[in-house]
Amino acid sequence: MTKNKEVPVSVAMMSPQMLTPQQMQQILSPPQLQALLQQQQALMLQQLQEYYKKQQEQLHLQLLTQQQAGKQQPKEALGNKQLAFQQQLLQMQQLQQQHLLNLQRQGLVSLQPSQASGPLQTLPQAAVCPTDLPQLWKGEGAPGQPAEDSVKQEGLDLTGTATTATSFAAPSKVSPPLSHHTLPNGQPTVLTSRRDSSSHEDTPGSHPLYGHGECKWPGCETLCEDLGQFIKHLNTEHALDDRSTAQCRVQMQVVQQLEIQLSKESERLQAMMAHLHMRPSEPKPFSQPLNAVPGSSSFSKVTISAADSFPDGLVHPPTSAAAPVTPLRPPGLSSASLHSGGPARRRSSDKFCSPISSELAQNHEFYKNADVRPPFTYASLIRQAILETPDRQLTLNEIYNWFTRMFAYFRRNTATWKNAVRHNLSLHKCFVRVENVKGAVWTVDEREYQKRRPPKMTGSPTLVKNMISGLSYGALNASYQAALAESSFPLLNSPGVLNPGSASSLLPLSHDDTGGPVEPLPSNGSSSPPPLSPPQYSSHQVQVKEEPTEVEEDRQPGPPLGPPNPSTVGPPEDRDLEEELPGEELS
DNA sequence: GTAGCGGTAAACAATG
DNA sequence: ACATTGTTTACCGCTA
Repeated sequence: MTKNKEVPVSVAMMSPQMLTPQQMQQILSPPQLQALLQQQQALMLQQLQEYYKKQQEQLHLQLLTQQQAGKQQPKEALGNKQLAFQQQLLQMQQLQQQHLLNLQRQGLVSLQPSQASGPLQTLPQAAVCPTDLPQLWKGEGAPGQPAEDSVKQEGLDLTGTATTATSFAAPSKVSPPLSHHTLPNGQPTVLTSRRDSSSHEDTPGSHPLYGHGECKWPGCETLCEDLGQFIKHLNTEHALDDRSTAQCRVQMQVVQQLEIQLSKESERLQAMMAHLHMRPSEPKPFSQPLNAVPGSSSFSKVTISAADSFPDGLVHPPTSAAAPVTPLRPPGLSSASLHSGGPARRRSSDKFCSPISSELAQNHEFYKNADVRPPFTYASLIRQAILETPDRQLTLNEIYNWFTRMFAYFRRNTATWKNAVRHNLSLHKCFVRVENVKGAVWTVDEREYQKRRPPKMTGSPTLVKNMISGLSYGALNASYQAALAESSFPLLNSPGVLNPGSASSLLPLSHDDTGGPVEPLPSNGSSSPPPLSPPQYSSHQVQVKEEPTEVEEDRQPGPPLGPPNPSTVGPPEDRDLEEELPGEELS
């Protein structure tokens, strides 16, 4: 509001990722922020789709070429190659559709499967500059063989999809005014009108986040009878607050991860083609969009350092300048696991759940498979791990296992993060070591945890830095999440919320739970800084931890949920299948 | 400039 | 002897 409209625009043109969330929020007013996010997405989408298109064109051309060349070859070999390529193509298409779905889910793209024909011509050439193949793609399309035929159909389908999806991202000049859709919170769309204008509001009676009578906001399935009610719901439940912003950013990250995955697959494709002595086409096309996505070239250095994360011996064509190639190499990163946002749809009842748990729930699959550093501090992760268990206690090893189970990122550099885990366990008073029959387990003292966490919007700079330096830019957005998640932690830390019925996490001392647990429920955690800044903070020696027994007694009696399986100490790896919504089981 | 925070590295001790 | 667990210290980078 305070800024004139130019500022945010220019900011948007820069790389927003370089700004801290605080900065972004300071610079941008809420609607601007939203618009900016949408804009980013639009850009990403645009470029990605160009890339998709080009890849397909190339692929198709190569198929054709190969077919011609293949006349002299044994048919079987040719068939195999074709098969492989078709698979690759399919994979790409799946990726793209995933991507589009994600965007659609976020409401940035209104993608009606039926309206598969749209103007695509206006695509900015800057992002594309194919100049070579498109015509072949169309012209050569004389289906000679069934295999090719199918490929072509797929290709056409895809193009159609891309078309529709792209149509909204028409170049800047257009400035379609169809944003009679003022932002959910009722504020005017400053940026929206000038460019992205996400056409998702074309149809008056619909909203991209509204469908089948329910809210399509990730993780929210609130039923709304009509659009009006939905709009109300949107304004109240999904206004621009930390939580929504964080979710939005998670979504961004998902998208980015998809892109990274795409680039990886493309690279593989290149390698395949290279191996088959087909034209070793330069990998430029995908380096560009990916680089452009973050919005700045300044990421090149970041991505370089990410190189350490692909020892997978894959063909790394010149890494295409700075293509943030594949920091993710989780073995089983199937396309299915990519639409991470989906699995954890829950009712909005537990909206006050911890950001971390909801984040984890919603992006469980994502973090599980993508080699992205989770945007949470070690302490919060440890706490989450512990709180997820029925009896709120874990051995060190189980904590380790939780980390590796939940986050692909923690499947490497084990020495480092394990050390950090131990360090955190020892350092923070909120983690209490309890001597158990079976050995030592770690529990969480919620009150301590509350104490050590002033409701500041600080994020964790170092975390951000490390994510940036240690990973690809895919982790960048995580930093935003980190900040946001951290900032709103006070919300979630309420054991009462997480586990209403039980003494939950080691809270024998009931006195004085005033400020902490129950209170911070006011829908927006950032606004009300609870009075928790006792200087006792500094008096941190570990003596508490040496008093395990009584504490344990207090807590022991109540495995409140009647843990069906005393799995806590059992084979740690076993639990992962049963619970897919970690933090939520208590809701 | 400083304090506080989080991450990382490392040394060390205790334990199994 | 070794690995694991746990504690502690030091340092760095960042933000408020």
